[in-house]
Amino acid sequence: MKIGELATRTGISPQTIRYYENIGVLPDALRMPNGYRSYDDSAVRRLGFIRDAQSSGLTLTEIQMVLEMRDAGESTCGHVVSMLEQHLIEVDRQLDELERTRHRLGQLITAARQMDPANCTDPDKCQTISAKEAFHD
Amino acid sequence: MKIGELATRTGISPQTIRYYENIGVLPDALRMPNGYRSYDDSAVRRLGFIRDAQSSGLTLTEIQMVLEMRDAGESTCGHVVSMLEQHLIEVDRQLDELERTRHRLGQLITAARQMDPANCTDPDKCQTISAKEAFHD
DNA sequence: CAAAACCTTATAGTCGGCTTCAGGGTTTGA
DNA sequence: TCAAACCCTGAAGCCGACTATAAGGTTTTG
Ligand SMILES: [Zn+2]
Ligand SMILES: [Zn+2]
Ligand SMILES: [Zn+2]
Ligand SMILES: [Zn+2]
Repeated sequence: MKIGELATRTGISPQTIRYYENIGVLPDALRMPNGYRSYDDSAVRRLGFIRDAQSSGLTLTEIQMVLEMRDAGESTCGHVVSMLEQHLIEVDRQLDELERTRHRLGQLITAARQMDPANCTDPDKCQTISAKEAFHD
Repeated sequence: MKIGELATRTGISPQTIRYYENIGVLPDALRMPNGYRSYDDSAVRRLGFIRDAQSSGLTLTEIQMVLEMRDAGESTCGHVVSMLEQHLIEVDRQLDELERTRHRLGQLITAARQMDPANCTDPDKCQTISAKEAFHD
């Protein structure tokens, strides 16, 4: 199949597919006599894996490492599992950070709501903005 | 004070302070006769606010909107509160997405651990990698 | 009095994951 | 038959928040 069909079957644009080939996440495609890229079903599966792996937060670089190991015929199980575990730690750290952020934001909003807008006539001292203490637990 | 002292007092590098001035988050600094930027304590407070607002996940663009309203002498309370609320919605969406990501990743790891590496001798079919079903609840 | 340490500007590079553009060639269908 | 729709390449642009580099001028310190 040509790149356009692969694109419609996977929901990934032709440009993106060529980009994946450029950075090595997809192997160099076979070519038809006219130079057009030619794909079979394995490309569909590989793109599906890439999308799934991305939805677990893996970067293209991480995905590429896995796929390169596989392409090299190595037993990837151990490496893959430890990479996934490493990535889980990253994701947990992001979650932690985002939850702290959410907490601070909630406090700021609460503090802002409790203020009396009537008291906020001095443009140099908007209470909402100056509610610095809301940032510091 | 000169930019270097402002930098040490706020923990924000001189380059970053100039960058903030460039994009308009800091007002154009006063200049000394030799062309050096000259700051007073209000710059320290403003940078402190920027850092605090960033730690609640506000972008510099959002922060700039607030500061511009304030600089224009508008009563910012209402706008600020609604912007903060809007931003809280964004953060909640990010949290949701990240939690789903974490869930998928956990499932993938569980599935990968349960596999018998002895069964993974065919390099074209690494079980860990092919555990696509782990991605789909 | 010279070197280190500071200050200035403008421009370019970084990260990741694309998207868009410019300027072609090929295939398909009315 | 000829225009639309597809394909190709390489390079550049985009987002955000910086960071770095180049090529100067000024001030402080020993
Ligand atoms: Zn990772
Ligand atoms: Zn106010
Ligand atoms: Zn926001
Ligand atoms: Zn395996």
